[in-house]
Amino acid sequence: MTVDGRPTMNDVARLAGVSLKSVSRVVNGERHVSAPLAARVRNAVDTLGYRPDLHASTLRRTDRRSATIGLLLEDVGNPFSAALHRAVEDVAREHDVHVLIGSIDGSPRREGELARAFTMRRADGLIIVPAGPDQSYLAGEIRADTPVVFVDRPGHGIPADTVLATNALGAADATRHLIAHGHRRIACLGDHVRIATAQRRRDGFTSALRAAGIAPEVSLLLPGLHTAAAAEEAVLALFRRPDPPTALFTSQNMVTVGAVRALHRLGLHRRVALVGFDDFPLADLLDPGVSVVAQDPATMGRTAAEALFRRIEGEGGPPTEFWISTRLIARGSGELPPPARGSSRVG
Amino acid sequence: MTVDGRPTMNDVARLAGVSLKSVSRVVNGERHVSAPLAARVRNAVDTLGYRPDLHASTLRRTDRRSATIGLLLEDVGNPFSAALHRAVEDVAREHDVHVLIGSIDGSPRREGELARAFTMRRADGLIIVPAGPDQSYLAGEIRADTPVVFVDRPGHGIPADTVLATNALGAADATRHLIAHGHRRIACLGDHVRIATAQRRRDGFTSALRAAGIAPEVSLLLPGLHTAAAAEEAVLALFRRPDPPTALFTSQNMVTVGAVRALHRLGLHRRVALVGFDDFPLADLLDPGVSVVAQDPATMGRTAAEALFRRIEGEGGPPTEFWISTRLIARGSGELPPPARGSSRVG
DNA sequence: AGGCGTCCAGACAACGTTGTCATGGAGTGA
DNA sequence: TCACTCCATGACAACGTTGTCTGGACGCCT
Repeated sequence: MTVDGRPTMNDVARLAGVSLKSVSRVVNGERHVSAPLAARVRNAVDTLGYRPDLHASTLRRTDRRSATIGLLLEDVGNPFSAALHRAVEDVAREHDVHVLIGSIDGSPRREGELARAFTMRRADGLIIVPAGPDQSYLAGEIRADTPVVFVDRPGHGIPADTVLATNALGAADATRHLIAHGHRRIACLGDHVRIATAQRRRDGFTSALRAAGIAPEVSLLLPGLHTAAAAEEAVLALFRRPDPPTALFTSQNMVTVGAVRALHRLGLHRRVALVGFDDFPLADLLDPGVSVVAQDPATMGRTAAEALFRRIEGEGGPPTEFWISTRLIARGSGELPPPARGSSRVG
Repeated sequence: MTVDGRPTMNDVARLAGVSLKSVSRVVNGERHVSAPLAARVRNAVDTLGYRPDLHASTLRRTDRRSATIGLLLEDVGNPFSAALHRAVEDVAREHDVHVLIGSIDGSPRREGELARAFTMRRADGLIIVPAGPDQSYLAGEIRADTPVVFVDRPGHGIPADTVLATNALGAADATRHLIAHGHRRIACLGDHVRIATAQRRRDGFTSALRAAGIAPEVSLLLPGLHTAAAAEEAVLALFRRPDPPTALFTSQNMVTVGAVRALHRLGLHRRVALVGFDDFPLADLLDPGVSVVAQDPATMGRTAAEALFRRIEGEGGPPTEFWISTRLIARGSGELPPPARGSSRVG
């Protein structure tokens, strides 16, 4: 009958004229409750609009499960993160678990704050796209039996399951594809190399060049591009040079979009070949269609979440690495030939 | 010294040789603590790796705040939801609050389950993109002082702040734009009309037609399209008819993409005019650029979150409606003229 | 009838934390 | 010196729930 605040189990018990514990039994569907008592309790629950307090329950229960996990993404607004998020949510739903989310935005400090905040909320586990160089701050969580899974990038300083795309292989595929179409001067535009994925993709690029007997030119390696705008600017500058490349490999989503935009502005979109790392919506509708090495964020998210739940359910054993393969999708931009120069291909 | 589980305040107190309450005081930065005692406590906190349990704290504190809000979106994977999410997160961060998220996927049942789950986790407030026809199941939360804000679509059955785009006005703008470019046979492709936004946009469309003296033709109103694939199929069928329209108004993101894809397949993308509701990435890079009535999901999310936090902080007063205006962006597809027929426009 | 097991229900403590109150000592002013 | 205030610290209860224990009623077997 109190007006303020939420009704508690005690209120329900009082209204139903039973003990606190009996309400608990009914609410949790325990056995050994008579039908009439259960009915009285359910009635009281309905009339009061009682909602159990999951936190109080978690505090008291021996399993200590909060039925909540934490997901630390790069930026919930970008399509890769959103696809990961969606896959994790789907797996979580199968386990009746809900998800706390935050964007790291490339800041190690923010990463730590989010991990701490979710830990204080007693998340049953964490899935992290690590930004910082060191995740040893999580050692306490591991010790306290809160499992951690890294996804998209490797974590450092603690042992944990990790889900990675085959970044180097995928980048090498893209590069070989361009080489197979006759290109020898290929630029590699990528994110900051302190980001592990960017580094691995660049490694794949240069090793594919070397394998084809082409020496990578430093002036064609353009790192440090994080936004579409920066990439667009970099491509415009690239083609102001005296000896520009005939093909581009863009090692990240936003960079690909910026490069496409620049090529359109320059009117070179049908003359300069392009393969991007990571697929994006509408890539097939552009002119020409943008060839990409597609990652599979949905599989990555699902794999990470499934690994996390196995750990939560007590699976032991050493940390596992899961490699999710990439797939080259030819749509036109990657199959453009280099402009015919003095030399011919005739044997 | 216990190995299993997390260290508690009691463990810290024992190690520091002080009382439980003193640890609480230090951890919460209360005054009236001597420097040496504080130092001893902080030392013990660090060596044990102690993390406060926010749930136990919330349970005991008089303010009862969990520093967590719930966000119920249509689908965290789609760009509109992701942009909303991002804006809400940014505002939440300013308040040191974290966010529980879930996708409703158009299911009223799922909406209720998520609301219940977040309520059981004692979220301080909920932001909801409602899917179901009735939200009166939230009455108990309102009574328990948990504020609710609806965004993108109106809620029903309870009084709550609501953030809406000017759907009818925006749709009318798009329609007038097509009429101004000479079109009289315009098709309207939209989502299920039981979705409030779809209904409002269709109303805007038909009222703009009538205002221009054009009677809306039922055969050109194509509702019930929820995915890009369905929209693509519908457009292909539309142009198999004997007397197809000269322009399309697509009232939703995915529908626009499906329509663009169909027009490309038919080779009609430079001959049939198109204005879409809601902007999407790369719309400017397509051929022709896709003219749209852009919503502003970031402003919608921010407005909703700010309203929610004002309510959480105790602001009273009747529910407010916030209208976020749309903006027509001409990029080419909406400015295509109808094909010249027998009739001429010469006065 | 006696003994035993099963079913139902409640009393009580405990989870990890904070609000309230009590206590003792130091400082202040007359 | 005494009364008073202020500060530092601790003891204890309470938040809403569940695990454990106890006890009574009932049925069944010998």
